[in-house]
Amino acid sequence: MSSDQTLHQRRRTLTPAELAGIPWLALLSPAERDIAVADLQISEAQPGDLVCRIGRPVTYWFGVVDGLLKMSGENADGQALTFAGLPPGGWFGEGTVLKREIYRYNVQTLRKSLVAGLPVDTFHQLLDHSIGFNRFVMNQLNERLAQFIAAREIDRMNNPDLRVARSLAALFNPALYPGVGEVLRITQQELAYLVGLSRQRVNEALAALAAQGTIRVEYGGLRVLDLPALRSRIFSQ
DNA sequence: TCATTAAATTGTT
DNA sequence: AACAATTTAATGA
Repeated sequence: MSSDQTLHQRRRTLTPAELAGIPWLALLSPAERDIAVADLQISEAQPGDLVCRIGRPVTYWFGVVDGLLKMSGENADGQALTFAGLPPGGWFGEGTVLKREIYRYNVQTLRKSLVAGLPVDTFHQLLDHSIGFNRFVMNQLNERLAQFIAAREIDRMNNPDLRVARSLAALFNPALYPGVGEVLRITQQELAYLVGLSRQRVNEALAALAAQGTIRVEYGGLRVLDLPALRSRIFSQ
């Protein structure tokens, strides 16, 4: 894993379909939308690229247009601790942007991804003028709080099947990751890396979930059939 | 468009 | 960790 690459800004315009995948754009007035779209920085990130890094001054509010990112922190020993996976439609860093501080986590790509960035000043401009944008950010903060509370429980669980199920439920959260939909594009290796289990064990857990009719395992992705079950089902040891 | 080949991903030991 | 089987992506006629 090459961990020292920085995000190369290779500008690119977004296709209409990709723009439609940015959830908060639809909440803006036409004038605000034009400003936002004009200021959006788009970059194609290679696997392992760092989108943002602990200690760096905040530059953008980031969003995943396509691909898969991993948010992680460091414990006292400098060991990486994964906080969350970031699938398409996910936006992050609003807390840091709000306070104009430094990033408190690393975000790097697990595979080739398309990442959008809204400059800090534009973010604040929208926050000062758009009710819709405020609503989105507020809801975002609330959902993420719930997600991290759930993540604490996940960390305490010793049952791998449960860990995988709950982690998947988080990735399928339609409020935080509206770009995911029914099918999540993720390999079992990537999921294993996010959950902190071996690929074999994840494969086994996915098979168990599939047998229960909760998900369907597909090549290069997973289809959710019963999201409530993923969130709440109790497994027998 | 089809056939062939390489690469990626999965399932199993 | 290693291996075989399967699926997808890429290539070129």
